[in-house]
Amino acid sequence: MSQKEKTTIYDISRALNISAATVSRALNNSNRVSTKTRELVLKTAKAFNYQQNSLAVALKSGRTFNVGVVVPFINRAFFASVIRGIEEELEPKGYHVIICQTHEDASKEARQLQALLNTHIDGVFISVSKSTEDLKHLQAVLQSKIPLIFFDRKKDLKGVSAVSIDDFQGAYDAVTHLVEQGYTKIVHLGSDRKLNIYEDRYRGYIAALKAHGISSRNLFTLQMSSTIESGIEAVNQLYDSQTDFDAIFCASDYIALGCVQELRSRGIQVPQEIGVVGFSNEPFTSHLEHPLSTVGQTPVLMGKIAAQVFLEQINAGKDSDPIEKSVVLKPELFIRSTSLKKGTL
Amino acid sequence: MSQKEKTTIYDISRALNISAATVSRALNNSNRVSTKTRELVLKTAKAFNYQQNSLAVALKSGRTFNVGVVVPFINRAFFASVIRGIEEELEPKGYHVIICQTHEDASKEARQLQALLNTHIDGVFISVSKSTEDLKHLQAVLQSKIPLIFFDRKKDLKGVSAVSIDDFQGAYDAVTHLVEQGYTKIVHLGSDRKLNIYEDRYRGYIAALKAHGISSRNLFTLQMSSTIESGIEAVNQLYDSQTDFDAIFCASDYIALGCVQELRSRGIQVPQEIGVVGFSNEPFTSHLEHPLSTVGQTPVLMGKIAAQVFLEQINAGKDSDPIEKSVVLKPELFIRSTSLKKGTL
DNA sequence: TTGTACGCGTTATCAC
DNA sequence: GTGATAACGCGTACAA
Repeated sequence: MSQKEKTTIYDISRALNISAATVSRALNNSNRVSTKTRELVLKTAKAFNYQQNSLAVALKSGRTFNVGVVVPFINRAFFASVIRGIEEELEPKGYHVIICQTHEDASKEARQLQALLNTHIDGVFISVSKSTEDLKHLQAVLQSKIPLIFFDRKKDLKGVSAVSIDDFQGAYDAVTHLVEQGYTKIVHLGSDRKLNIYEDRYRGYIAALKAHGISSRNLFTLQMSSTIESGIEAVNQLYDSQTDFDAIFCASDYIALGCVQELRSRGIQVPQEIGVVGFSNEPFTSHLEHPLSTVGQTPVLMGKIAAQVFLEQINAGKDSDPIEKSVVLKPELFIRSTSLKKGTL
Repeated sequence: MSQKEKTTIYDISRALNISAATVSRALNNSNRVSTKTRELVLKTAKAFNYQQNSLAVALKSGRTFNVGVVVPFINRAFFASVIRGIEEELEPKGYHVIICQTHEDASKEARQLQALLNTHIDGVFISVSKSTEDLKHLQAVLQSKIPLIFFDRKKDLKGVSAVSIDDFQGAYDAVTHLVEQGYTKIVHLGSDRKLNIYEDRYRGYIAALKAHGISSRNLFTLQMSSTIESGIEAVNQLYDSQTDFDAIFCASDYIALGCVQELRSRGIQVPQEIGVVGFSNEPFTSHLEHPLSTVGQTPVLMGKIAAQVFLEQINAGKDSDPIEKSVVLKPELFIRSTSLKKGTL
């Protein structure tokens, strides 16, 4: 009744007095089997509660139906949501998602990738760590003919597809929104521009100011880490240096939150005196008493698209030329209360 | 130079004119190999950049060094953090974490578990879905002699270890804190008590009131889903029914946030008139303008402990009697501004 | 249409 | 100490 031992195709073949090969064929819908035997096999397979041993299939075929996802941290809303998107898209196709986190450590990233390669995953999704500069470990994936897909944070690498949001546009839209609200002296608080996403946001900021005829004299930027503390410090710095500003566009929600906190504690009205916009649409931004305006990155969608790109590459065949596809998602501007100079709350 | 094809022990054996068996022994530190050959093997293995094929090992040994983690949703701070804890503890031991989400759907949970079983994972960590009542799929894991470990949300199942926090104590501490702050008419807004965690929080609430001599006349509870909307609705209901209360202990941070929002929009002072405490220490709670008091569940630690319990079971041997270990973690009460009647802010 | 034989890469058992 | 051989479970040329 309760079969502890897994039944194999041999069990079925013995019970039916046919060869294991025939059983395999019947199970795999080969047309080289008579309908009669196929039905017989299928029936006894069900009766025996047969489950294909995916390990053996993997060893034989080279496909494991596992994919790896490498992110800096798994318990960050953005990354967790991307993973969710990937999982939801791939799970119905029989894939499993193996997760790895790098803690923003390039050497750990390299080790994780090596380990993944060794377990014969069918594909790798990665958002590179901040410290990643050497690209050897990524090239190793390519050499193994394994589809590699960047999401959000990417590097320049030939033959690698990438899914990201238009960070330039996101920044552009955010700054344009601030201008439309009547802010004219807009500061940008960004982060490490070695990462494409922060560079693009910076450029979007510059372009928007230019497009709206704001003199470059009123252009002011700082680079910092994405933390509340940095935001607080930045505001202090702005006042210490007597910078003349009436709005802050931040490349991170955490920086933005720090700004709002420090501005309020200085008795400054947000958004009446100073407007603030963040980036990422972290969950907390909408729960604040004065919800934070921010740029959303549609992370679940990003994961789903990345998964679709992966499936395309798989379907194109292992040995076909690598498809280099670049999908750029539209950011969503969430206009909430910290940037409404004109608006009625 | 760049070997596209993976090198196998046969490549090494041929190069050295020895048998593959000897190579295997040398690689596995068997003492039945001469030191000379071992060194030779090790050297050429390195030269060939040999990587053990884990698939073959898995097929042979039955161990995959993969574990499955099944959660309702991956992009919830609590679950993502538990997974992070598991990953951090198991990754150094060579394990990979495969994630699955159930969307709180019992049938999906069953399918996920079946799929995991079929990929021959070495263990399963699960926080059951709200809708799970039938336990067949969990028993199937046990029958396969695969370690099964509950975390946070658990079911009564013999031979299954569980790691959870002391929800009773967490609730007890929270309510005690409210009492100490001078609140006396404390309402409890809970959630589905079919889930052990909500039942325990409910009991902790009751016990604390009793312990502090609060008449059961002043005991009032409601059951709802864990959403902001439910919290808002609950407050409305409390006023509509003219319930006399001065504090709310919520089994969820989202409910608590809804309460605070609705109370404030009614012009009621929190915490001066009504105190509020939530549960889970969701990230947003500390970012609020008036940070929410709440009970923390040490999720990363929970994951780490769960991983350790798993390792113990693995080390105890596959066929040893299942260890049924129950680890109960201490909750952390985060006293913030929504419950400080006495306190100066 | 079906059966035979082999290989995927490794480890374990038995000889020598 | 080392080598041949079988086995893990499956898919698939090749032969019949």
